Amino acid sequence: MFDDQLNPEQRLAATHGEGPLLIVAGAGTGKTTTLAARVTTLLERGVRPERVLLLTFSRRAAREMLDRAERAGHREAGRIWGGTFHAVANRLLRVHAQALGLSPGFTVLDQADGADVMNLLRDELGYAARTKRFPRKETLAQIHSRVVNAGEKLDTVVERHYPWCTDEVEGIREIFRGYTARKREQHTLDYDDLLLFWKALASAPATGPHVAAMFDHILVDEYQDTNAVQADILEAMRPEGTPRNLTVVGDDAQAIYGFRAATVHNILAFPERFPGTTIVKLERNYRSTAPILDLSNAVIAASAQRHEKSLWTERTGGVTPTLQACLDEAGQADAICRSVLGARERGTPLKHQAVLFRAAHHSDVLEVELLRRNIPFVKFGGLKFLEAAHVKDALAMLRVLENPHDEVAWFRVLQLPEGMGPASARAVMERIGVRRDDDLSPVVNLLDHPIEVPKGSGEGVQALRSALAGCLDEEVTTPAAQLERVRTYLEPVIARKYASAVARIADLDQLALVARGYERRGRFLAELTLDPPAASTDLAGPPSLDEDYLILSTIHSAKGLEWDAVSVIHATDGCIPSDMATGDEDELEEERRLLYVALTRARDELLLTYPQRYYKRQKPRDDVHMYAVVSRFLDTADVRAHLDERAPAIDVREDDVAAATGTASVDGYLADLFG
DNA sequence: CACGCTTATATTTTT
DNA sequence: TATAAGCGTG
Repeated sequence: MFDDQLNPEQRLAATHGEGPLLIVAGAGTGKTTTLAARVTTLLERGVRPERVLLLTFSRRAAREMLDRAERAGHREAGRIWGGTFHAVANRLLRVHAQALGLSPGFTVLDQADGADVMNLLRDELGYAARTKRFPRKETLAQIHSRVVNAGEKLDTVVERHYPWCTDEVEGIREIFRGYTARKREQHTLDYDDLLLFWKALASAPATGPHVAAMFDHILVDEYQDTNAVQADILEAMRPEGTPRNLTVVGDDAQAIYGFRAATVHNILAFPERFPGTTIVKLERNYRSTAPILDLSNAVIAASAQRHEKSLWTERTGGVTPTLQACLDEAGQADAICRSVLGARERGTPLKHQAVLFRAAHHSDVLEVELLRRNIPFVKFGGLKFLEAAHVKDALAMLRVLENPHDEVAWFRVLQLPEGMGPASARAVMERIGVRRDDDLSPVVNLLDHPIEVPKGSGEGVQALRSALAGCLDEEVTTPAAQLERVRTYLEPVIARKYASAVARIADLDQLALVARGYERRGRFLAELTLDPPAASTDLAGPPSLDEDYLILSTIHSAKGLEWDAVSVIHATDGCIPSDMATGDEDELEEERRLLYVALTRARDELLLTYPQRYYKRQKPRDDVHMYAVVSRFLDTADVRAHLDERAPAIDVREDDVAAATGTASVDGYLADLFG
């Protein structure tokens, strides 16, 4: 089917028969096409779709590949098991929960929830009240995740990655022990548990062979960003002595998830771990023009220890990438706007252009400028929506109904009524038996029995009760209907507790919109946690076809994507590499690969910008500023040879003043009126 | 014990 | 830019 569209290496990979296969696929070498073609080939050979497992980094990626297979004439491709390791673990564990001693109705904690559980423990164990500073809950969650995913001892991890916490390691240990116990009591699993229990399921003599036999073929995308536990899972799913039909695709030059304990070792050592591996290298780049590829190659050339490969392209010609120095962030925003609008004039729609940056907040100034100029955009990365307090409030209401032993959810819910604080919430939790292991009784206890609450909070607690009771109504079964009920309850609560209530309540409506796609509450909650909306548009539904918008994205979220024109902003030392990541050589190398990933997203045009001066924005009108220098990864002769360097524009601010007071602002005002 | 106020503090990347 | 911790009041 795909044969005429594939080059010889791609065809080799797509049509490979049995046994382990490693595809080393450089940036832009048609990795997705090849993997989709391989899926298609398998189906054509009669492999049943429900016996194929396709593990990707995001659900978006899985969907894209399965769509391609469907378009190639395989409508049954939708029956393939596709998704992230975590999402697949969730599905498998629901089925096999009992064999592992888990409750099949377990709920999933995201990292923030896990941090909240640790915070409860930190309070209870008395670490919060001490005078000496103790790691914050977010730090605790990070340390925990690193320990689990890397499979390293707590002491080693703290010593190597969190040296400032070494004095507190005993306290951390105590909290971690309590954390594990608490998760079991509550019937909750965190992200790390999902992987660990999958590994346990696949390794246990009783269940392992059964689970491994579910699939004839396993395919894994972005293998360079998997961690030790994930590699163990794959080995357990393809045990020796069985046909080890396992395809992994990756590029060690694009490994950017070391902070999540991903290890390049997985891809480098794959052939040893799976003897008899066939290796296919994809080196022909179809994406970028030669000047862009030359620059990318020059940046990554300085990187040690990687699979030998050299990308080449037939797309000769094209424009040399530009390195634009700007006076300050405002100048940078201006340069980006001009560049974006210029490209659009030349025929590149906004949708085919992207602005990339290291950290989510790096686009703040640019976003304001884009709004001012009426340039529509969508931002990916930065997990804002689910982290907003009011969204958590609404979800916590559903969570206590789904899993009445979920302590963190109760703790949040019980502090919603006026007059209820942490201490009263704890008392009520004790009273209704959140930590007693009997089904549903905590909810029933709250609804049916009189509970002592502080003076003045009686009315609020009663409102909460009727909201929860309303959700148990036989008519109100879908998550959307329950959210509707929750919204009615939360409206006055949000108005009392938070500023900008209107916007926050609008968020709840968006949440309800997502919920409409789900019949069952448990599934809604789990999928929301495992595959959170990546951008605001994910919530608003697909934008209409004629709608055009610029893409803003963190480099991490841009993985695997491509655009005609790409701008990378804040290309300074301090941003790329991040100041936080210059500690050791490995971290620094990861930052270099991050820049490489950003550069290789571009097809035709590439613009790098950096502000020479930026203001430390501690206070709004602070005049304290610092001078920045260009990223060290760009500051070598080898790299500069591939860049067209531009000095800052003389002064953009006169222009800005004219724009703000002249036709632009009037026209913008009118455009706003016309909607 | 809750709540409102002030002040410190840290702010990478994401399943 | 928040959000978390610290402190005084009711």
